[in-house]
Amino acid sequence: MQTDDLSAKFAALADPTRRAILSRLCEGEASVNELAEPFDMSLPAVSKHLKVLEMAGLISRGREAQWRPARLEPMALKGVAEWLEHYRRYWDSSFDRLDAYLTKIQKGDPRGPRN
Amino acid sequence: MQTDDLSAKFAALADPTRRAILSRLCEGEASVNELAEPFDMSLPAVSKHLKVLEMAGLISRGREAQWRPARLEPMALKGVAEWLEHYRRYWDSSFDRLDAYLTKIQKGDPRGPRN
DNA sequence: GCGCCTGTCAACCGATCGGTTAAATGAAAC
DNA sequence: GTTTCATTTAACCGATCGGTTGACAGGCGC
Repeated sequence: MQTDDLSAKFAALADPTRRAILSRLCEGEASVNELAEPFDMSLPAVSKHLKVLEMAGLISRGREAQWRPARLEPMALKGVAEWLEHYRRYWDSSFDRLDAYLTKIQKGDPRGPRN
Repeated sequence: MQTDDLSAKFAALADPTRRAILSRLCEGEASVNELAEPFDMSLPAVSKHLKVLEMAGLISRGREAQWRPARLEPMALKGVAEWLEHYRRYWDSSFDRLDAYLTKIQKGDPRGPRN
């Protein structure tokens, strides 16, 4: 199992079904049955996807009678965005400036992002 | 194999070794041996990681005599950032506002992000 | 040419992944 | 208490993943 928080989040996002579930949860809480409805997939499969998302902290789950509604936990995504932000300057600068930077860099001033 | 572009990128990023390689490449091009040096891992393993990153479009590779230097391809990360950006408003708003939004949403105006 | 250095390919390995079906759990409804 | 609905667990499956070792290929120095 991967204990690394960032890895768990990226891995959770690396599946289109799970991303679709997140997208659906933007409209509000939803039960497992509701979440499963658009997919050609058994309920246990969806349940597993929800567990992956929950383990990654991307969603949380409630308890309402026999329902276990899932809800978006957006702060987890913020962590991912912050990691990405380190690289923004590499694509924000024009291609030419990037090339200049990459070739110039040979002597000192690396200051790359932390992994 | 997963053909989905976004999935390939997230999957590539879901490994700490590969993220460390990307981080290293921020300091400029590097050969496979240079990239492998910090890791307790065989060269073919690193070569495989590079192939995953290349297939995801996150790096590109040159050809200089017997070296195959790898270089960061930051525009690929921009695509990931744009996907994430859809969710920014969910973590940018305060917790209370989010809760209000999620409960209010029951009637209309979903406008969630596209998967 | 020969050897050396760099890198990849091929085959294998155990672990994890994404899915299945069948059975078990929990709470509500009757 | 039995049924019914919502969900999870367990066991299994084939495919992929992340790593290994060993053989192979390309380009340079001598």
